[in-house]
Amino acid sequence: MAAPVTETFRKIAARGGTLSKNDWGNNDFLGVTAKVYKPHSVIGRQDDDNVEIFIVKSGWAILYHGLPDGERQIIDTPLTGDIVGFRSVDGPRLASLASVTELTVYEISSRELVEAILSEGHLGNKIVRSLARLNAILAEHLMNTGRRNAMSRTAHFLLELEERLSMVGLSAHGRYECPLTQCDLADILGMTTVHVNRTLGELRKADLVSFKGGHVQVINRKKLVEIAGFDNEYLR
Amino acid sequence: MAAPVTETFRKIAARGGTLSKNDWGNNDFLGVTAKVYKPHSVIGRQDDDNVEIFIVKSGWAILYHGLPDGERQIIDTPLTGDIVGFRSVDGPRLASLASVTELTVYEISSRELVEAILSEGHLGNKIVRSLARLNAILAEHLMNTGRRNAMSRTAHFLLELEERLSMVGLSAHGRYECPLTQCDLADILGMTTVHVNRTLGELRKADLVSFKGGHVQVINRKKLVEIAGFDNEYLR
DNA sequence: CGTTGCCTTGACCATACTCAACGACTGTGG
DNA sequence: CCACAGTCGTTGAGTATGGTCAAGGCAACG
Repeated sequence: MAAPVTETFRKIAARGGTLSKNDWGNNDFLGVTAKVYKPHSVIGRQDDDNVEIFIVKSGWAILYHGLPDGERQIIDTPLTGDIVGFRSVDGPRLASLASVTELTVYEISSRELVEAILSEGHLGNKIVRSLARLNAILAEHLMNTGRRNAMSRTAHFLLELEERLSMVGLSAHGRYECPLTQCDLADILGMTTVHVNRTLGELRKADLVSFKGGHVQVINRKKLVEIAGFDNEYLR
Repeated sequence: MAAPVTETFRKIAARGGTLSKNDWGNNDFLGVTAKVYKPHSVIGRQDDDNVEIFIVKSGWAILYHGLPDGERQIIDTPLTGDIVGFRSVDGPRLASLASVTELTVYEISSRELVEAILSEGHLGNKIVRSLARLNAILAEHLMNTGRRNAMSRTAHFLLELEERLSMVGLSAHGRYECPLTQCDLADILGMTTVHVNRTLGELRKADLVSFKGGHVQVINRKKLVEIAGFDNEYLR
């Protein structure tokens, strides 16, 4: 899931990966340490009952849901500072979480977190906001796949990434690194790999964005924003 | 947005539409009364700054986002007991809320609610769960529009409605009333009205579901679930 | 009765999918 | 150092799913 944890997260990071009781209320000490995963590891599997939530410290991840027929839809691409997996407070996880690059995450057992929320209004508010923000992102993706064509969709997603990355200092001047393959993009945008390829080609030829070798460069932002129908409001 | 408010909501309802301070914490009396809207009224408009949240008491509503080109994507269909609009805690609303039938809602100014959440952990937990549930629903709709064909999508949505309605006692034996037009369905499923029509026709001819005159009847559930790839887990 | 909103159907079309093959690059083992 | 496999990106030809445009039916309502 996707939302900046802002202050809380910064505190965690500053302390080198350990939560103190001050972050979570006055009753419990929750010793949470950062864990590092190799690229393409599965961190939490769909239908697992071992429910936890994750806060991404660094790296790229994908949250996806597999269909019986082997298809896969990527629900979200959690980035630095995003909270993942809150739905799994109870019951099985509904999606799998996997790393794309090397990934560093804080893992927190949900029970502890729920307790923390119950006893700490300030934190509860942060969680609410993070969930609400993910709602907004999901709603926007729904618009994307439901009501926009391949070009607009692709453009929109690349702009979203740029916006989200620049919020955490990983993008500047319309330029960022993106380790997603065209196959990943396809599963995010609800298209086929082949068509993603052609669409990226068109965007490149039209001098709008270039996505090559894991490197994204926005060239003509104004026109790109226009054909994408992009309004960054939903990310705030 | 969509999630049962369970206890809190039931309390509100039982008291005939007024919240007491006991529901929301110990500091404030928040006099909230139920408001009734005619069918096809706009209750909250996209981009408005007058931010409130709504709890549906009865009736059908749609939460939608309009695109500049006049297209519209319906994000959610809030039903009895669902919470709507939490994203708008700050900043403009991202979607419009409109009634489909006569609609009775509790309207709560966000500032008050936020305060309530801050001071009442129990309620915060409910809100978190409701948001998390909407996330799950949105994710499932994303799967729907991204990775399923017209038939599966339509079947899936009709099954979801049945499940959600039966949770609040508005559906039994695979049978329920649905006031949505085929045009509404199109905006939910990301299709055109024409194709929705044909798809419903096929589903009827195949003796799977019938949707006629605002009346839905699931005929062959087993087969329907199969072609929809429906798993109700995400609604719990 | 004419208007309005919704459903239905037909003919045609286009966007995006399928299938298939090949090229570029990387890492690995002989 | 080179052959090989594996992954990813690229391209072409043919197809299908769903969209567009257009017309008509039917019930509700003033």
